[in-house]
Amino acid sequence: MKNNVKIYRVQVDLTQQQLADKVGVTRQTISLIEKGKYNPTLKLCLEICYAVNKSLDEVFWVEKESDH
Amino acid sequence: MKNNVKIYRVQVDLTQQQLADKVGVTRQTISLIEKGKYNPTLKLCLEICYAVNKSLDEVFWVEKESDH
DNA sequence: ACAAAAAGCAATATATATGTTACATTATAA
DNA sequence: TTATAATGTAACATATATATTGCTTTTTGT
Repeated sequence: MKNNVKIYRVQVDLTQQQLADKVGVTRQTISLIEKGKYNPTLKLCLEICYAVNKSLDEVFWVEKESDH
Repeated sequence: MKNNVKIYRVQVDLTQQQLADKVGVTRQTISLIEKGKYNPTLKLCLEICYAVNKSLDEVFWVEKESDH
């Protein structure tokens, strides 16, 4: 579950803890999402988008993997 | 949790059951998402987008509600 | 109006996103 | 180097997304 959370979080100069506070989750949750180890809920995705001023597509879109 | 799943599902001429099969969940899950009673995971949102040929922003974006 | 398909919905069960706590590792600044 | 902040990560607990089953209601076509 690749995404651009870290890139945009750094762009707006927030630590994981600060972003977590802004969106109402724990730092661990942000860490795991950035590491691609979580499959976040839509609501949390949207909160993160609002916090970094980006769209869902910019932060979370991934192309469909071609079914090999 | 408003979204445009139903609109785009109908556009590509799929029933809830057919969409559910395509994305690998049950019909009930699709129904509840369309009704706005579920907060789906990102992976499922993406699967739905692939199935209806739309982007995350088109199907699931909602503006931040101004904190009144 | 009738039959069939599609969709709504409720109760219970399961899987997993997220929280909590705690500690380890890495980066940053003095 | 040393102290501190930032980040990684693990174990266990909790909340909730999703499954399962079954039945009801609505929609659609004839």
